[in-house]
Amino acid sequence: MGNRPTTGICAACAMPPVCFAQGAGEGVPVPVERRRRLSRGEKLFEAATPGGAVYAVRAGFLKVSVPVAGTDAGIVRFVLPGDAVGFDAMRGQVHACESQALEDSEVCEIASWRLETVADARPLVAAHLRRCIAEELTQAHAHCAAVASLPAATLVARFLLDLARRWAARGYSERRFRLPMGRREIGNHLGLTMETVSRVLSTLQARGAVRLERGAIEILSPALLQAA
Amino acid sequence: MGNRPTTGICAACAMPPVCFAQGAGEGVPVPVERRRRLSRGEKLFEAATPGGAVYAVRAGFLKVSVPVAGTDAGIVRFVLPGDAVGFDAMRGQVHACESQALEDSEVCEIASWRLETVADARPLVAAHLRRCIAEELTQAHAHCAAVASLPAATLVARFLLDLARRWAARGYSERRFRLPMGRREIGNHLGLTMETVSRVLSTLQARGAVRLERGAIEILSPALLQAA
DNA sequence: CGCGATCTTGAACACGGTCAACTGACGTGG
DNA sequence: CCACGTCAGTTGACCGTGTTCAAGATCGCG
Repeated sequence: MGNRPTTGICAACAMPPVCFAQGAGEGVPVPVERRRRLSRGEKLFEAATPGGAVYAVRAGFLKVSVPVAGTDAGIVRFVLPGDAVGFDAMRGQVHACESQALEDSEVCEIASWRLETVADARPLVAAHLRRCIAEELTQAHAHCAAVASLPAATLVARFLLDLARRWAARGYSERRFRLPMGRREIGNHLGLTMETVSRVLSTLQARGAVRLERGAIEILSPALLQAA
Repeated sequence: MGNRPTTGICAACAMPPVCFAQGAGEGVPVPVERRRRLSRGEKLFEAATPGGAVYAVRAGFLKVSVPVAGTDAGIVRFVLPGDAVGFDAMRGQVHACESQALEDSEVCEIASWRLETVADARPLVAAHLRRCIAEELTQAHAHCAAVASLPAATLVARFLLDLARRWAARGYSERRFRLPMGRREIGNHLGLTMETVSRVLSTLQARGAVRLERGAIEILSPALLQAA
């Protein structure tokens, strides 16, 4: 991992400015501590455990959820290859949320104290981190506002369009992609129940907006989804 | 503003590590560009206008909202004296949300390019910024999860307890405090309507948990609120 | 092949939304 | 100083979206 890659897995990752910062290695530790493989269902990290790290996802699919007192965990976000998870640990070396693999995944782990060290020595890295966290903050705000105000059908439709956009940004098909999370998890993410999600999806299929497959979906008419 | 204050308004502010960073002023610009006074109802900044700044609130009360397509704006957060607003601009010198004063307010404005400059020169400032943004991200996640899963009564009760906690952290009474926002705005923040908020508050008052005043509230029994 | 988990679909219900009337506080102008 | 208009808040009645409960359907997997 000496030079900046122009192709390959790292090309689509959010962290190259960290891993390939100019002069990294001269007195500054190489940021990536190790790679980690996760099987489906395995936890990447849990809330309130000390330490904390930022993870760049190389492959797979994860969910991030916060434990809400009294209820089962609220899913805050789904994580695709190329995304980074765990920035909430940069608030005191402890994660406030937890993350679990929805399918077999592989991540690069960067312990947050290492990341801090690199950032302290490289203003460009620090600036990149700020951008990443601020970006995620903006997403979270938008998601809050949507969940609080839009009806179920709109939420599900926008959720699908958002996934499509994110896959497209990575060079994959925006028409047909996997849905590794269950209906219950989609519902949890959108403030709905499993049943409502299922019904909305069925309706969308009946209208010819999507085609449902096992653990996947094909978007037939983005326009119809947009209109929902 | 040369030395770090131990008392006064700046003592409760989130930004002293920025304003009073060691050696600030030696080739690095003084971060605070200017103070700004806002009258009730005035906008502090609007979404999508280029430039962007972070504001430390010295006095007053503001709301932060994101424009949701098709709907009126979704209120993401209320801002108390000592809080900072505008971190979302550190994602590309443009605000994704807007902020408006709910009562006459006064803020310190730090243009985001200046803040970047100071952060680049002072690792401690950069680290402090990361903490602030990550903290806000964590709050946003928790709020999302709550709004998506908890019933109306619980949301309102927790909202009041949260405000009480934040006032207490600033040395003010956690029993009795002002509510400068309208019922509609509370509802917007929690994904409810004005009427539902009003009903829940009335019920809480009938149960002896709170006492409603004009533009203020007194918490009589935190335990009853917690139980809601 | 049969068990279990996930998903779908239906029917009844409830929480919160919508619509509407009323109240009270405040500010303005006669 | 009071009459009036406005606006925020309260309260009631009704309604609709989404939840709950329950019964099948479908598929993966041992």
